[in-house]
Amino acid sequence: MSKPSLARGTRDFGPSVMVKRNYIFDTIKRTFQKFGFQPIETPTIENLSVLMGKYGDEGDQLLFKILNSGDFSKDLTQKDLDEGAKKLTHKISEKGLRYDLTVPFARFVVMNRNDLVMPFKRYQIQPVWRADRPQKGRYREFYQCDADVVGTDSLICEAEIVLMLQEILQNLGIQNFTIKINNRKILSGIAEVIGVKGSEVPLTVAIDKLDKIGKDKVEDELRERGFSEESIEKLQPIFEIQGADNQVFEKLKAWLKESETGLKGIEELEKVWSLVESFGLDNSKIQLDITLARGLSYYTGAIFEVKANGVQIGSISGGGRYDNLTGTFGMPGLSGVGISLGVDRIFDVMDELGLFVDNQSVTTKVLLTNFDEEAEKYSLPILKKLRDAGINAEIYPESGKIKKQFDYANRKNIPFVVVVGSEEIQTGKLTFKDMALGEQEKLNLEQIIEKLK
RNA sequence: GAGGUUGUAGCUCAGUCGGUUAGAGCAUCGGUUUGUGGUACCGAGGGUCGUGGGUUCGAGCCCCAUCUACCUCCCCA
Repeated sequence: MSKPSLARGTRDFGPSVMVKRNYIFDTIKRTFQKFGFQPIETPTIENLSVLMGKYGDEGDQLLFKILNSGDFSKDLTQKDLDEGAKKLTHKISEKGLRYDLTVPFARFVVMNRNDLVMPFKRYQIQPVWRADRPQKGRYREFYQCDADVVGTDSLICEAEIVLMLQEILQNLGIQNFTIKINNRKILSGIAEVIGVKGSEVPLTVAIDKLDKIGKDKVEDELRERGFSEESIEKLQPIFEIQGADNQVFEKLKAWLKESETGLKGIEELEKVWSLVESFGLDNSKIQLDITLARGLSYYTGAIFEVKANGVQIGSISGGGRYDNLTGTFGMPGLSGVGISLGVDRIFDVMDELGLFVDNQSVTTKVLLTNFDEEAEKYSLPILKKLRDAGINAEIYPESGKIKKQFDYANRKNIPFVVVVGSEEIQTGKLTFKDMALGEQEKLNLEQIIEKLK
């Protein structure tokens, strides 16, 4: 017999953790629904043809692939083996675990296009898997909560995403966070203006690290990636543009005036800002961050990222607009925008900040004691009546010492105990005990129900 | 995928220079005359020292491999 163990990067969740996790799920779900999003689910397993090539080379590497059933090696030749793992993979694996919820959603939209009410707003809460190296706040199995709108390029959607994020995080008690926003078109515009059109990816990867490694190292990295001194010189404004958001917009316009794309990006963001304002959102946490890049290759417009401040954990939410995600599935020209919240990281943030306040682990409200067969028989109808009254109640399932039963109530944070013994059976007055106060009184069932409601 | 740190009871950790039977606190279970708990006292159980090799008369301690968690890079929620 071998010792049991968990697969790397995966976790069990006990009852006390699940209560907290469900609280997060419920809070998110409530807000999604309030904004008109409808739930869907997609399979855990997708064909690799759906998954591959959507997340860049890195992403393909991080996909969990499922070995074909049966004798997966029966048609392999020596040549296949010699060609290396990458080509071999296609011959022995045709399915994989979902890596995020956006790509399966795109597939779903294409396959159900005739039945969907456009613009289609869906939310989806399911686990995803990545063969990443685990670290703090980074797991191989984790839940994403996605809300996306497809079939419209209205910037109201972007603004509503901001509203939803604010509502969710504030409802969870996370006060100190920043919603960073940028626009891929601005990044393209910058690439255009500094004369490296087409090299947006290495450019954005480098400047994304600005706050982490600093200006000089970003420049070094650009040199390494073959950017000319002239381009780097032209890039200087990115390090200097600062100030309030509206000032940044003006400076950006001046810098990117030669780039139609860049100007379009600025215009879009300005619109988002003004819409958020129109919604009357006070205490807005949005912040323009022109160094925000994000890796996923499919974003084309706005890019979002939410960072919880004061906690050493990666972003708790990310998203953006994609104009052509369904294009690879043969349905071009469908614009969408969405956001993804990471429950596991939100949990870690809340845990670290001590935001799980009053213990929500109270699930049972009252426990009936169990001394002997007679008392047990007498108690069962009482238990039923308590439950019928909508009160979470349980009976200690076997007769035992009262000490043990009180202890059980304490351990489960059950606040009240009804003691049922021979005396109570005779008089019909039950002993109702408040475990926190240590006080007890004799009441009939109706009075107890009244107290517990 | 590259580099590094780590692992001793359910939990937090001691464990000397390589030397006899590996310890403590908390937790668990039992008891303090069985219908009043969360306190106190007494007692008990619990370990292949992450795993597998190696060096040695002798390894928790030294060496190699491997797994896990964590850190840096990469990337990301």
